[in-house]
Amino acid sequence: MVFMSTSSDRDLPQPPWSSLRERPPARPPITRESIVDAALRIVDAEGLDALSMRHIGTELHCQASALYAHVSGKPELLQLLIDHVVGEVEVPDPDPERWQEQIKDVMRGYRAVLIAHGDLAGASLANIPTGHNTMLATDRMIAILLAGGLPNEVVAYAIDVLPQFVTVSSYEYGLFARRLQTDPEYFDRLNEYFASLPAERFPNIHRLLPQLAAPDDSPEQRFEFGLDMLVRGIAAMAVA
Amino acid sequence: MVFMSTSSDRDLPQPPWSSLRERPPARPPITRESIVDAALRIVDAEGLDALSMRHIGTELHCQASALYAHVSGKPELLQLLIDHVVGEVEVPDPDPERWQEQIKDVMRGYRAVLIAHGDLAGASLANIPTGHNTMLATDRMIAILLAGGLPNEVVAYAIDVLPQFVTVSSYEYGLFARRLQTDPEYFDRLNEYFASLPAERFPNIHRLLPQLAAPDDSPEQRFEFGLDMLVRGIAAMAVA
DNA sequence: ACCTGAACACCGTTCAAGT
DNA sequence: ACCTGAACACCGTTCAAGT
Repeated sequence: MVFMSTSSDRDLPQPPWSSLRERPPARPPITRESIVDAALRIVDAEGLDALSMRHIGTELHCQASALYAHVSGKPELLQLLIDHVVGEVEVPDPDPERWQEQIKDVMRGYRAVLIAHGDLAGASLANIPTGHNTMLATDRMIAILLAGGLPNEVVAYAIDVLPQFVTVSSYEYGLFARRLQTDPEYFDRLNEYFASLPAERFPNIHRLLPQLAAPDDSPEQRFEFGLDMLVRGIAAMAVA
Repeated sequence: MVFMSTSSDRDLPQPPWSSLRERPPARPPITRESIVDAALRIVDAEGLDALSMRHIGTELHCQASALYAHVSGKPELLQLLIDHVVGEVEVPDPDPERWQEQIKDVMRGYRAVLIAHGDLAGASLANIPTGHNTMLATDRMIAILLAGGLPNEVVAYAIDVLPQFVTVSSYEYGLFARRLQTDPEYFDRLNEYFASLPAERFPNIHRLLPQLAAPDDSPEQRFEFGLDMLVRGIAAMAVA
């Protein structure tokens, strides 16, 4: 067994009589994982809009059509990407006393892995994710909420509305981060435009100009506020 | 002045010596309005994904490139579409006693005009709308919230988060409506999938199966609930 | 079984040329 | 000033052909 060929043999030089010499240079085989990896690299570097089958093909040194042996199409690929990052979110065992803080932590974790990949969140806006990681995370989230004493209908509502909130927040965050990268003056121009509106016809926008230009809460604070509001609202449904 | 040619002359037959006889059949001139109209027709009939410059071109019997004389590109067109439907939303003069019901009505109206055009809401997810109608509606919304006694920072937050909530709700609604049109068994298959998950590894999903399969609240009820929660949360920020 | 290469039916946008 | 038609640089997906 010790003398069997292993993957580390690739480091060794080929003897001159080897038929491998005639073959094109070995390329790592295409797998679902390598496709997902390449796709995430593209999203990280160039954004969700730049993600195409052809682009992934060049990244993996193969034709775009070769991908269809491993993935049914782009919709499935997007689902795989979302499911991949969901898999990185930790969902703790339920602690009935701390269900609110626990579910918040899960949402914070989901946000973190989404915005770590630019505007990837946009990939889950148009589809209901159904991957294995998503299903497992969902099951464990339900456990936390049921342990908190919430009725079934409230739990069903919560596992829908909470991730949706995280997705939209993260998508917006990712879009703006990318926009600022390529166009640092985007918000400056936006504020200029607001300020240039005639004060007679837009008196209230003018009154709010300072708050519109420089919101005194960070994106994180806004996220925390919205999250808190949602969890409070969900908790309130339980007693009603 | 009475005898000058008017646009109603187009209804009259051309005399046989008219040079117009040689010209190709008159086509209504391309305008920003006709482009927006055609675009909305396409979105209504085939969804936002089917909206392309070329598609609009065939609808208006012109080349896609002809549109660029009236619109800078697709991003601006999407902004025009959103601004058009925002223009149909009524925003009442502020009544300090009724600010919560007033702002809710505005959001209900916005939802109505969005879902009247399928998944059009998706067009405003990736961009901050800045059209004239949007600016006017925003100014009048701010008036309602300021009249309600909310501090400036809270108002700035509210006019961001409320339309965002409406947009996502409407986008989801439109997507599902369209999906059910082309694939009536979509949710049936989704429920089958949930039910087919092994009960040992997904015990909590199984416990929630009835609520996941048949939520006992309609989309409207869910929208109303979320809207109520947001407005309550915003009102609570004022006193804090 | 897995991949290539060509093909099909599309995109948004630009630009010289016509009227 | 407004529109055409060709072109450029892209899309997702299919499929016969190769190995």
